[in-house]
Amino acid sequence: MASPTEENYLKALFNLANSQGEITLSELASRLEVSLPTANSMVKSLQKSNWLNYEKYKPLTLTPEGRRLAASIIRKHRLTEMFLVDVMKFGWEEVHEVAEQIEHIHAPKFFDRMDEMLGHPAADPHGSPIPDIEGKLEQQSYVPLSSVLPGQKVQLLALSNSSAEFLEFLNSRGLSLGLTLTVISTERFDQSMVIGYLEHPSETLSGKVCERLLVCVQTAAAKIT
Amino acid sequence: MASPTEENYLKALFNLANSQGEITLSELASRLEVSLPTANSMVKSLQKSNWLNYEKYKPLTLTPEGRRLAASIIRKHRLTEMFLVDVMKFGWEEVHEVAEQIEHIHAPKFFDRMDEMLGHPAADPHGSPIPDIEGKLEQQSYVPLSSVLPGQKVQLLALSNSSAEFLEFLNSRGLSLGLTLTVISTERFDQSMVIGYLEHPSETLSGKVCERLLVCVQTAAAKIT
DNA sequence: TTATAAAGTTAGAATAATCTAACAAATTTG
DNA sequence: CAAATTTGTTAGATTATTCTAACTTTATAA
Ligand SMILES: [Mn+2]
Ligand SMILES: [Mn+2]
Ligand SMILES: [Mn+2]
Ligand SMILES: [Mn+2]
Repeated sequence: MASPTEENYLKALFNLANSQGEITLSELASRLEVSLPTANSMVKSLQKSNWLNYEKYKPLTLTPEGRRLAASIIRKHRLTEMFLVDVMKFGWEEVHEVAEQIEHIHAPKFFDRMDEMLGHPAADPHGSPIPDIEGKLEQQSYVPLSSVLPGQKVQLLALSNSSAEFLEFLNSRGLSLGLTLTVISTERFDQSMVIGYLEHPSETLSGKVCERLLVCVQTAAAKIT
Repeated sequence: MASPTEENYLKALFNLANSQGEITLSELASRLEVSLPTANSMVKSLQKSNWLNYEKYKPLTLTPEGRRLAASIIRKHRLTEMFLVDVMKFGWEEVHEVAEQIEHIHAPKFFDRMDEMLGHPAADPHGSPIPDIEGKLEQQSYVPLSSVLPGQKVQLLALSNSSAEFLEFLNSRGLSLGLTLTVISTERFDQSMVIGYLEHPSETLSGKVCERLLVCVQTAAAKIT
């Protein structure tokens, strides 16, 4: 039985593996905001539980059991966020912190019921995929809006950053997942883009923002409903 | 900031104070299923946080802050149980264990939203009163069914024991809160009673069961709807 | 290829929550 | 009341999670 602390380490390891590939101790430590010795000793104890492969000075890798456990925590996190937004009517910018706690609740039926009530959603409110019960995570093939050429129509489907500040910024511009965006023009100087959608015929978005908006170019993509 | 462990101690102290009056260390220890030295050392640490008055060999009393904090945890527990039953459609016999965990979530808005969605319920699914945000707990004036005389009509409003086994027994007899029960007869020998309600014109309930069913004699009592 | 820097490890300590064994105080009982 | 029992306390140990300080290994760079 993993403690909440161990579960947070496993989640961090899983996410780092999925983005960086190689996991170093210092990445893990800085991700979790703990000292290197703290991460080092936890890494040894995760190894003892057979969730992690560890050899002195070598990169870290999760075992299959570690990966499965991590995915199950991430599943609980994302189902919770979806439940908070869809059922309890929270804003997408206020659910992460609560989910960070609720993901550690041990009650499979509780999360299965959320899943049912939500109709087995494929993604959380920020577009991140929800692992299935087996722990398998659908690989998304979205591209950042910043890579889209003028004239193209795309669908906004996910975010590569979901900080509350960024989400509040998107709220202020009426941007939400599922929207169809038309790229009107791109500014070579600062990578800003002019985008049209709904009642916003020409909204200027900075390069920073466009990098974080993940879109699908094919118009017939799976719709968020 | 209280840890989940501390919160469980405070809850136990609050509940013991409300039923026994005087709280002894051994009651606390046995309620929480920890050893006496464990309870003793936690009691000292709760005192250090100003939640408990403690003097060697004297009975334990919560401070006003301790009482307030305990009530807020109990509020979260009972709101959660109500939410699980009313919104998520769990049976009243399967919610306690989950609530025991969720009560430790720090997210006032999460529980406020539950409260709203439920329409500010006064009691949990087992009829126990939900403390208000101030930490005040409505005193109930129910009597056990075992004290009701034959011929009387009463309304079943709460339970003095809510173990899953007892709740499953009640399910098996079609008994639920809000029902109007008619006491048909009482058996002096073993305190069993014959009760009528709904499609059950004469159901025999043991003395043990009747002691645990809390009822209101006045017919015009607040209804559970 | 040595010197510096970065990354990782070990040692030692602190706090929280728990235990058993031993002892002390308070209460009950004959 | 004195003996026996129950209740409460202390001492000392264990495990989990964290830290700082000191040291070692690996990587980078002149
Ligand atoms: Mn999140
Ligand atoms: Mn977490
Ligand atoms: Mn309960
Ligand atoms: Mn609890």
